[in-house]
Amino acid sequence: MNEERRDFIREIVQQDLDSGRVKNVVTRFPPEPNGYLHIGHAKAICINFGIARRYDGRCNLRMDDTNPTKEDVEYVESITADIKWLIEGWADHCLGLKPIGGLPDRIDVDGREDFYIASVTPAESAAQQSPALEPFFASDYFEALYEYALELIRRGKAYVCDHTAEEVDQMRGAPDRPGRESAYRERPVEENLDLFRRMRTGEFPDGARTLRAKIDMSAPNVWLRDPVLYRIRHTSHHQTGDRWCIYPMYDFAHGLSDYIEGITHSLCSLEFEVHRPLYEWILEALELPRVHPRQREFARLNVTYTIMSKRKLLRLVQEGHVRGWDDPRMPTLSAMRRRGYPAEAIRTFVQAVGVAKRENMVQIEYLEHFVRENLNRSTPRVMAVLRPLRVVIENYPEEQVEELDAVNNPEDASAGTRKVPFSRVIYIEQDDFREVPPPKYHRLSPGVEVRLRYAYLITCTDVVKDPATGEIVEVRATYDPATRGGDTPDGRKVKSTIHWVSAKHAIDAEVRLYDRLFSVEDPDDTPEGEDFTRNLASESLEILRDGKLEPSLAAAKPGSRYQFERLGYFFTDPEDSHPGAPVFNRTVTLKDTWARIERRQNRRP
RNA sequence: UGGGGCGUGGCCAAGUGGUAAGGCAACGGGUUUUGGUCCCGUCAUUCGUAGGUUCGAAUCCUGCCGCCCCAGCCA
Repeated sequence: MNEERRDFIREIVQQDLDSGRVKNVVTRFPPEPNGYLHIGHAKAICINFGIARRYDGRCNLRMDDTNPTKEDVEYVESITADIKWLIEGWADHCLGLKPIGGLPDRIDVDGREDFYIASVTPAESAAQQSPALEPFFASDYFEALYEYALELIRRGKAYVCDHTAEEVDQMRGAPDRPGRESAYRERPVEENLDLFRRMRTGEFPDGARTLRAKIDMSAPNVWLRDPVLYRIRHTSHHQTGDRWCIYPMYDFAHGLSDYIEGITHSLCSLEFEVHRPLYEWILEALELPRVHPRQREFARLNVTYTIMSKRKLLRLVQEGHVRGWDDPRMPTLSAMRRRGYPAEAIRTFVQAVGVAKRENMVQIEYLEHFVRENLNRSTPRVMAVLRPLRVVIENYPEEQVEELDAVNNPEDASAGTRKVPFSRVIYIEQDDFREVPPPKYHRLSPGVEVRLRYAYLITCTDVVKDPATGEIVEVRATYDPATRGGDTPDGRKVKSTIHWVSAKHAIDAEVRLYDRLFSVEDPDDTPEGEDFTRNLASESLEILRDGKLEPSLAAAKPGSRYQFERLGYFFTDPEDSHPGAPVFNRTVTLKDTWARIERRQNRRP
């Protein structure tokens, strides 16, 4: 990866190091396990791991699982796998995990009881043959959090409130109007302690009481108006089962989880900026003895033609608009992986986009640029005809077969060459033949000579049509035996070189052409009363079943990438490919100047 | 009309008082056995706007305008 850019967050981190406020850097990536990770998360991951990497620190992976009604283990598994994939070979040495089942230690800091849990990297664990690792979980801290809550009550900074949700809502006031204080605000400490303990033991039904911070009901920042810290939910949790019926709210759990893990910099997106005073209030109210984490915010990533809302992505899955969370049209990391996007290209893209605080909408073309750039230098070339048109070379001997040399990767000499069989009947792309060529069309048409890549120059002599439909079913041509390999001894030029596959040697494969899922730049921009699904593109997936591929592709391994020359980059689908029957997903097309010319011609004829 | 943020080319984005980096896109040209790659060139007299300070302002000050976030017992 090229030189790292400096941004306002790195500047803050550097200052903290310079001033000695912190001795090392520990960041964290804290997804809620209620959906799959998407390209927007990739930005947060690259920032948090990138900073850990830059300053030789750690980035803890933590499931922010404080709301059992929305979360599921399916998601903790996918999230863990996606992160590992994204950072592999780049920041794996910074990945902070913990031994399975690990809980915070009770430690003593200057005579005060405190909680702390250390991180372990996969490499460290392997070196010590330690038990297997897993991510951190906010739910691992429920006991510690409970004790911190007790301490807050003892300090007179939290109280049990009996108002209903509706009442609390009404009493909160409005942004421009102060709220009213809870009738239970002045409850004695002992009573608060007693009630809170009984909340834990399950004495009260859902919603009956909450634990609230005692701050300021007339604060201009509404998050400081005695926010709820704990709510009652008699619901079993995917990690803690039925052990708890009270669950901490985000604001209470997050800062303290950061603190327990020794996080130095808690980097999140802009919408949490207004929560920052509360984040700091909690740490300060408890007068926690170790270094306090510092929250800083950056603008989240938006990309044209895609949506990032986990709720909406879930709908696409549930309503069957896509085949699942990893459908290659989805903006999820698992979908991009299955589509063939290299993790490194995603990282390069995120880095190029930068880190700032202004709202942004990055064009999808920018992402595609980095995917192409990465694939261009790393991917072997191969010939595949997706929409075959039969060509008979009339003067080529009936039974003859030649093995011709083809370059595997012009960008990488060490990739070597391979043999490609050639014979009298071949397939070319339907797009590469026009009976009546439009202006500037350089490919095959009657009387025109083109080069068959690595083979011979051929000239079209005739067109065979289906008498019933008029459809072109075959092209007749002659070849110049002196041009073997595609060279022209007499130095004559042809305008075009096209790809081909020998008919009798070709293998069949299913090829899936993916396009944008949405037809408009901003899918959320909808008329009154309609939602984003109206902007779903009508043909975002085209499945081709009669593709003819060069025989070397019979050995394509699931998960391998190719450039189908002149068409695009393709990924051998790891799920649906079988030995001898590969399935290819189009990752991204090659840039297509001809398509652009054609579009222009059609626009202003 | 409360609080918190943000406004630099079509899209990202540097710039931190000394006279507007870079990438993508677009456009023009060259090389080319991929209409790919690569290479060259064009693309902001101007930084939301109006004033002010200064020899000098995208950078400092003031007013105005615009956009985003916040009133979940979601995160």
